[in-house]
Amino acid sequence: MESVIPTSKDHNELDMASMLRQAGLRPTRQRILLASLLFGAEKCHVNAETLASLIAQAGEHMATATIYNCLHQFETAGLLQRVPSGDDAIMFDTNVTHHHHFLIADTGELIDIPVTDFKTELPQAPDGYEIESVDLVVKLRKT
Amino acid sequence: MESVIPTSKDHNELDMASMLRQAGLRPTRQRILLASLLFGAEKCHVNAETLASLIAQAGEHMATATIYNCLHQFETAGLLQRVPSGDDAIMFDTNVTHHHHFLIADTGELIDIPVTDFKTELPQAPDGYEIESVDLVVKLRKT
DNA sequence: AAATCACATTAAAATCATTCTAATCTGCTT
DNA sequence: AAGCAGATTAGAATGATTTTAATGTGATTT
Repeated sequence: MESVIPTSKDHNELDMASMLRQAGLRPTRQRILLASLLFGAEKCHVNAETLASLIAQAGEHMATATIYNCLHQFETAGLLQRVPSGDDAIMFDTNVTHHHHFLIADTGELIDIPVTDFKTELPQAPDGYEIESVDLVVKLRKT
Repeated sequence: MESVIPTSKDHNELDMASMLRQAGLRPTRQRILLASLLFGAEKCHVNAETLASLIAQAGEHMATATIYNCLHQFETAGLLQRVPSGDDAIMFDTNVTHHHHFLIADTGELIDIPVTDFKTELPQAPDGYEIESVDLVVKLRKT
């Protein structure tokens, strides 16, 4: 006999499904899994490879193309933000508030900097243009 | 009979050769050509592909690997700076002074911003680290 | 609950920038 | 002119991402 009491896993999946629906994305099995990995814990900076190994760890499987598709869809939906990385792989950030990054030079690791930690007086956009986003990366090396 | 009066081309090559020598790089034919293309005019933002077509336009030829090698050597020597680009190709800047960039969202075009155009109050580096560089990219879209 | 349709997922091949390899060449010093 | 370290080369290899074309699956309609 099957229980009708939702498990915490079920609960999480429902959360993710409604989050996806709200974002205008059909809550497929794959997108729910990715959403759980991304938004369940407080993972911050991921790329396709990171996710692939999280999926493998979870004993699941997903086509590479699907991982890329979903990352881009999540970005378009505003659930993820692309971060400027010195790395060759595209990095995404689950923190979609306005903030900046420390980049550890030798490891490629990223650390969020709240915008409140410093002030920036922006230059004026040239005629005919408006500012879409501002990215500041402070590269660090070990002392 | 051959003239001993240096042509402007010869002159330019001598300039480039001594610039390279000063930077600790052997002034080979290829590096001199690249240096002329990069530092002769006021080209600012280039990548390997840009250079390949400039070379082709000049009726010359150079192995792809050489272009990449030279770009990296020029960077290490401080003749070029890498710029953070939203693009997938590595971009270099012949302006090696401290400055930032406008990035035109749809074309990928970069425009220099002098550091004097705004003030930034930097966050403190975490313990054990020091700031190596600061890159600010202001992404623009057409109004 | 079966049919349907648009949209998702898939494995595999393709692409693109970049790097590697191993052979050949070339500035520079002797 | 010889020799050597370092540079260049074509082509193969790499690695991240995208494309392709076929199959699968949510959601809606019947």
